Amino acid sequence: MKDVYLCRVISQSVADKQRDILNAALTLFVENGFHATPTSMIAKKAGVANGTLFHYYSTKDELIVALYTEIKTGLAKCVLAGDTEAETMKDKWKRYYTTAIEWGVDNPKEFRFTQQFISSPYMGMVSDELKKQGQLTTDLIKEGIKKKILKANEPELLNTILIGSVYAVNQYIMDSKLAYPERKKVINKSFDMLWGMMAV
Amino acid sequence: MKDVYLCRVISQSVADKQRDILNAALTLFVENGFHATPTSMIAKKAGVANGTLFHYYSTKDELIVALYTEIKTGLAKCVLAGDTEAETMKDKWKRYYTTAIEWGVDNPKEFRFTQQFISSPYMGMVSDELKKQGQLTTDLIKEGIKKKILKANEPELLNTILIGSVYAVNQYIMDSKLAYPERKKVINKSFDMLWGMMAV
DNA sequence: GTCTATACACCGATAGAC
DNA sequence: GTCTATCGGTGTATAGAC
Repeated sequence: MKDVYLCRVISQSVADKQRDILNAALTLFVENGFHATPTSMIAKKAGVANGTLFHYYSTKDELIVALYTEIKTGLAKCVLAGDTEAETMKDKWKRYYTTAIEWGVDNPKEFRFTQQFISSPYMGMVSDELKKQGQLTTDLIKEGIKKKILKANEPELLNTILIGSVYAVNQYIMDSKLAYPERKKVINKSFDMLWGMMAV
Repeated sequence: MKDVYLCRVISQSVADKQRDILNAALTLFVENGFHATPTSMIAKKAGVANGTLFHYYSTKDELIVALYTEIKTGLAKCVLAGDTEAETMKDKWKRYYTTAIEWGVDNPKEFRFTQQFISSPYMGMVSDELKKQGQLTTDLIKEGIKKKILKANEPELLNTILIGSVYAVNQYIMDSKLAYPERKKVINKSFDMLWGMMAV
C-alpha cells in the first residue's frame, strides 16, 4: 500500500476566472461562513468584477452548491482512484479509510467546507445523484457480510458510523496538529479498532 | 437501567418572552439557516416586537451563541442526571451513550441546531468554559484505561470517535425514522459494537 | 419591558458598454 | 467574457414614546 494519498481538488479542474472565484469563495466561506461572505468580497479576492461572478453563477446559492459538488466529486475520485481487483477486503477498507482522512488533511478548507455545508439547509439543494454517492460503501459492506467477512449488522448503520469516524479522526488529527509519522499511527490504530468492530 | 430518557431543553429554563424568542429562533434557524433568518422573522414568530429582541440580545450573533449555550448546557445536565456511584463502567457508558442519542431523538431541532452551529464560524465565539465540557468523558476514558477496563489508546481519539458515533447513530435513526422498539435495538447493537472496540 | 417607526448600510442581482 | 455603475430590497440596530 502506498504511503502518500495527496489529492488536490479544485485547483486544476476548471478554467481561469471561474477557478479563481471558486477558490476565493472556498477560503472566505470557511473563514466567515456563507452569510458573512458577500459576493462582492468573493469577487474582490478572486480578482474579478462583481458582475463576472454572476456570469458564471446566476445566484449565490448556485455558487455554493456548485462548490460543494466540485469538492465532493473530487473526493470520491480521489478515494476510488487506487481501486484494484487483487486486493483483500480489509486492504480496500483500509485504503478507503486512509485516503479519506488524508484527503481531509491535505485539503483542510475543503474538509471544513463540506462539514459546514452538510449541516446547512443548502444540503437540501444538491442533486439526488450526488447524495447517493454513499451508496457505494454501503454496497461494499453488504458484499462483506455476504462473504462472511463482516458481522451481519445493518449495513446503513455501519456505514454511518464509519463515515462519522472518518470525520471524527480527521478532526482529532487537525486539532492535535499531528504531523506525518504520528498521524499515520493514529490512522492505523483507529482503523484497527474499527475493523475489530466490523469484522467477523 | 430505565427505559425512557426524555429531556426537554429550552422550554422551562428562561422567562416568558425571552423563551419565546429562543424557541422561535431555534425553529427558524433549523429550517432556514442563520443567514436566511432575519431577526424580524424571529420576532414575528415569537410574537414580540423587533425592538424587544434587541432588548434581550444586543446583537443577532449574541442570540445565536446564547441559544447554543442554552442547548448544550441542557444536554450536559440531561446526560449527567442519572449518575450514581454504584454502577459499572460499562453501564455508565451505555447510559451516557443511550441518553445522548435519545436526547437527539426527543429534541430533533436542538440536535440539528448544534450540528449546524458546531461546524459554523460561530463556534469560535463560545466561551472556553463551554468548550471544555467534553473533558468529562475523556477523563472517564482515562480512568477506564487505568483500571484496565478500556484498551490503552489515546483517550482524546477514542472520545472523538465516540462523540462522532453518537452523532452518526442519531442521524441514522432520524433518517430511517425508527420508532421505539427498533430504535432501542439499534442503540444497543451499536453500543455493543463500540464497547467491543474500546473495552479490553 | 415592550412597542412603533425608522435610519442607513449593505448586499444580491441587473443593465449595458466594451 | 469582463467590466462599471447602479437599483431595489432587505436586514440590523437604534431612538424614543408608552
